[in-house]
Amino acid sequence: MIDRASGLPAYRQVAGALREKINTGEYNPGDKLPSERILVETYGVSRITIREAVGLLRSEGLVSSEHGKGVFIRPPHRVERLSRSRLSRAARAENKGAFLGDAEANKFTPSVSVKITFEPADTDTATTLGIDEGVEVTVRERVMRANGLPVQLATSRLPREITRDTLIEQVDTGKGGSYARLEEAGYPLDHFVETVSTRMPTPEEASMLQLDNGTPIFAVRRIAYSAEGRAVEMNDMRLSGDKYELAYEFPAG
Amino acid sequence: MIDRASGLPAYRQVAGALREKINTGEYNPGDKLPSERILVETYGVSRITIREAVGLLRSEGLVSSEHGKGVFIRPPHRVERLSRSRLSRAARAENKGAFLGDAEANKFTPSVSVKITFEPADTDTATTLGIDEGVEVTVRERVMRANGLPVQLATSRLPREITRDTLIEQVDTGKGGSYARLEEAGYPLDHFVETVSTRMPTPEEASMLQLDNGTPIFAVRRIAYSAEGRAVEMNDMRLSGDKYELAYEFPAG
DNA sequence: AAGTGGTCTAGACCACTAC
DNA sequence: TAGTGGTCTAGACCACTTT
Repeated sequence: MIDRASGLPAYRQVAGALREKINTGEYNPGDKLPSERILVETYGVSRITIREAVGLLRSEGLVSSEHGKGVFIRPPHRVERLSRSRLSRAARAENKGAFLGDAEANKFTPSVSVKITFEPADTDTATTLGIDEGVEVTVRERVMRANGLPVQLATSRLPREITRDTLIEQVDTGKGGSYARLEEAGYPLDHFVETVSTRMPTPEEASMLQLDNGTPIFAVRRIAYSAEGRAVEMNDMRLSGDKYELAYEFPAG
Repeated sequence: MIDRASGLPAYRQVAGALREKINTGEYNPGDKLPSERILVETYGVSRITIREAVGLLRSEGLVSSEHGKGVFIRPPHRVERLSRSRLSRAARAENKGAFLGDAEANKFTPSVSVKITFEPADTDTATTLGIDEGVEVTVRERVMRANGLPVQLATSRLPREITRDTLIEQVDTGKGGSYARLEEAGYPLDHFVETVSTRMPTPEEASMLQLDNGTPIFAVRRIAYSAEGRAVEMNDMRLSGDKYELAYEFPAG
């Protein structure tokens, strides 16, 4: 099976052969690959070479290994589509926040843990919120779970000046969530800006979101602007890349 | 340096030590890591173990190897921000298409190669464009380069019925690009919907976009809707994840 | 107990880059 | 020529899962 004279390294040839069998459907999602010892005999290469081939497929997100059980073909993405129109005032009024709205739209059981702290603004925060460095900021760190599985990390930062004496400083922000409280506090919202980037997770992110190898994450920063044009909240979100798809609609005019 | 009794594998301890030195600034972007042979002596482990540690950092996108030269700390993302308001009619009128608009905004020298074919619609295309399977579709495949470097792959599909006798079937679509031609042909655009997902690239995508290890890609599908609500174009884009950031603005109301 | 993937060793040769 | 990363081997022991 392996052409030693082709110039292509053996492990890439093995990876290519396995990839082919996955793509053509000879192996299907959930199937187990032959064990490493068997692949050694099949392709006539050493075990390390087989492991390198499998490692390549893993880093492509095609397979994932389970210690003591085997290597399995990963199922296609299970995707929750996050449509940004759900942030409309009307949609917000109906529930306790964006994540719970997603839960209703996508039919999963949501749970959220929240940690609230107060910190001086670092450079990035100060620049983004248009305040001075060191000014006190309310920080809401949340872990969102769908059916018990962590799928999203989010950290919101707001100038404390505008959250004092509101439910935003409490774990439960009440019906409509933080955005509703902001509007009541005299900061009617005008628009949001989201910037989306993607990268591989840090080891901490990978463990918190229970990500397989070869799974990138979305890093989304949402900034909420009040009617006066002030940035009143920044929300840094980390989404598991294999569970989410983001949808945006915008006019042509 | 390595604690054999900690239970944590040696290669993870080495990776952790190197990651620490990168994060604390002991190694800076562009710096070369000590050679593998030197790390072998430093940490008292075999070369394979060192290579496993470096491989982990590579898969995290922290470093990249150059054969014969060394392993280098990757510079932070060089980011082009793609703001979707650039698709407004006014912005489009000024240039030949979205990519050339980006070029102007981000000051790089753009080049585009285009391949045009006509194909029967597959299931996905038919569903998305609301036509029957097998109906002829105009396919524009493009490779966009910034300063000679491929940064984006894009494939547009439109029902041929509406592109016949327009510049959309030509390599050069003229001032304002395909969208301007669509509007002239009697399909004024109303809005776009973009869905964004992220994943690791296939080997082909990685080689076309010249991606380092540990670099995910954006897969963006943009659908253009005419004033009558018809999907007139679908555009599947592949963007290098370490070069792009996507920005979307939407109202709170 | 048997099978699986995970870790690790010592050593070899190759391909690429620099001087 | 010397140094670098890339590939590969044969073999060992460990940790986890299943039977």
